[in-house]
Amino acid sequence: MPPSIKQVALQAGVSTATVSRLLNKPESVSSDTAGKINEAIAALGFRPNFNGRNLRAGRSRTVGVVVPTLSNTVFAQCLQGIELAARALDYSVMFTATEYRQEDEAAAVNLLLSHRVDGVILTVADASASGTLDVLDREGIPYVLTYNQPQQASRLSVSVDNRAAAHDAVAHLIALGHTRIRMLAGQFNASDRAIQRYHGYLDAMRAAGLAPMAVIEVERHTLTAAADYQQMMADPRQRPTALFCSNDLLALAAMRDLRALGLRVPEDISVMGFDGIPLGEMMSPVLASAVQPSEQIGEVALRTLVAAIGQAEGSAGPVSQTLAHTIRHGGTVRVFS
Amino acid sequence: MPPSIKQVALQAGVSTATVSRLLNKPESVSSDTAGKINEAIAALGFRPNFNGRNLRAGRSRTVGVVVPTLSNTVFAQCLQGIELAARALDYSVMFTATEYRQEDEAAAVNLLLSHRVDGVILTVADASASGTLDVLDREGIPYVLTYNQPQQASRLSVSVDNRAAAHDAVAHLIALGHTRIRMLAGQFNASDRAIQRYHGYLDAMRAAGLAPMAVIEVERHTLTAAADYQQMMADPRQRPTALFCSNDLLALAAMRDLRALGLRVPEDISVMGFDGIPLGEMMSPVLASAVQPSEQIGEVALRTLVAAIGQAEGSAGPVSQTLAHTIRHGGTVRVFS
DNA sequence: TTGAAAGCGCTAACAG
DNA sequence: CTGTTAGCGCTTTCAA
Repeated sequence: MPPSIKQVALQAGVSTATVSRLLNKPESVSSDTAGKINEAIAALGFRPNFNGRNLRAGRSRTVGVVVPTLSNTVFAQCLQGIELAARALDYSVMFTATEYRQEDEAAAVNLLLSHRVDGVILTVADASASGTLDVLDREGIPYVLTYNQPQQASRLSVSVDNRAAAHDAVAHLIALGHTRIRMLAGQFNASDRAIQRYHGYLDAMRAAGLAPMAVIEVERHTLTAAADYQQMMADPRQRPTALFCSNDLLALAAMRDLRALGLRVPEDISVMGFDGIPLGEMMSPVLASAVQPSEQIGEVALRTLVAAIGQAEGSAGPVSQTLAHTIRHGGTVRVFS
Repeated sequence: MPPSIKQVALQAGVSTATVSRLLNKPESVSSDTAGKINEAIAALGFRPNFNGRNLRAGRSRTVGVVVPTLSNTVFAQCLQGIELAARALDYSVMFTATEYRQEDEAAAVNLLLSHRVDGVILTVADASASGTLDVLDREGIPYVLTYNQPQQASRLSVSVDNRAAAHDAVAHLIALGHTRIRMLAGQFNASDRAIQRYHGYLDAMRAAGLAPMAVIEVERHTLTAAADYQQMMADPRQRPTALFCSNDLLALAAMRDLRALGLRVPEDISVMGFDGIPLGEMMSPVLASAVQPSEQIGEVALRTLVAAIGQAEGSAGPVSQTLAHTIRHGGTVRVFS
């Protein structure tokens, strides 16, 4: 067992209360007792036990983070942003992944709540129908959604405008002369974002007077729909000129599969993604994408959460924060002049 | 404040000790008292407070993780593996990044120790000269290094054999007919792995009777050495046929810069990386690389750590675990027949 | 400026 | 099978 405040007090010849004061309000301790205590602390290698402190204080200066997976760079970057901002504000981060399983969302949050985190940052499958969020609401634990754009105006969230960003991406394809644009999406029931992006796709197609095509939903664990691609490309008149994918990983997987079928990107078919993962910009050709600022999303989410923790029940500041997206042009999209 | 074991006891008409027993050894409680207690728990929405439990028990079932950054997929995957394995063993994960700053390593570990984590998994700049590890040793906190291969035989670690893997990568280039192979590395003082991989490069060159070329050390934050590339390629007789990069991110950045200079990969110059990030396999051409099993490294590290926690001071099992690497062949490397 | 004392939530003896 | 009690490390009144 590491030394406690008690041993420090003993060693320094003061009471535990005084040691505690030095730790928390140094100016309230005379400089010579401070000296003695600091000596004792150094000699013993004392380090305050946050468990004791938290128990007493009823707060932990720790936030919980729940993301679907770290295999998708987007969430890794977001977590990176969270951790960075947390450290700057002297908060610690407890981290969990759900692998897109909704039951794991609940379990993760329960665990975090048992640790008595002061708040939670999470990305859920469906923000509008999430028992997990209801639990958080009921318990009055502050939380901030990332990537999700909840219907309920009461829920704090940080994201891009998924629908608008998808619209802009598809509009970009249309502006470049594409008319037969098909969307490839992750499973709708695992991602409300995918649905919103699909609406953005529909918006853009309709606004241009183009006929939307049937969406292809890709299984999460395989990340492939090779059979669909084959069928899709078989009939020249059915063949889309461009594929708009609901995320970059999907876009990359699709490109790989299409190439395996002997097709060239963008000569035979164009591909556009969503997320704007950094690696997309290092590839050749560059992956066109609707870029969201993931690290910043994490950073803003953390700051919003800490603000919410500070105010307890009181509300202040914007509830649903929409960060700007950009459209990354890239060689994966062919230009019809 | 959420309900405590006390309110549950009151509501159920039993003592707090009995509630605690139900929580920890359910079979030691009669089934009808169990019923009453469970009712009370459900009614109150009780959730045990781990701070109280940890304080009492002197352990937290929480491990700390310190990685350089999540911007490199390798560490994100590793963390993913850690979290997954931790969850399976009912451990929680507290996470920190250092951005490759050594002073942040120490700060991160101090914070984790204040939280009284039961052990730490970390990747440090230099495992052989790390004050941070000395602290851990002194305090007797179990820890496991990932990616680092420490000199000290006493330190638990999980990694590939960096030197051998680099050797194999370079030997692969040589087997394909390359003779003028140059190495590109991250800064040696920020990564002992980079040094080990450099030795592997030297091993392979010497074994083949080839003259090693001067290494190019790339700045971490820019990830580029465009000026060096220009100079390097200027003189046809100085020009390497292949670049071996100490990690995949570097390889990708180099390819981007080389292309910007009007050079083609692999026609004008071949590129091979290290890490085997998943995206390398989705690109076209596929990025050749020495592949390390990052997620597995995390998983094994966590299990090793938990075993070490279990045994306290006693030792058992292998100390330095070397996982198998593989060589991924890829189109970024030209074949001289 | 300092100390004594109480209590945050929980568990582990020890009795019964 | 269950209750009583003490104490983990810390902070915070309240007095001095």
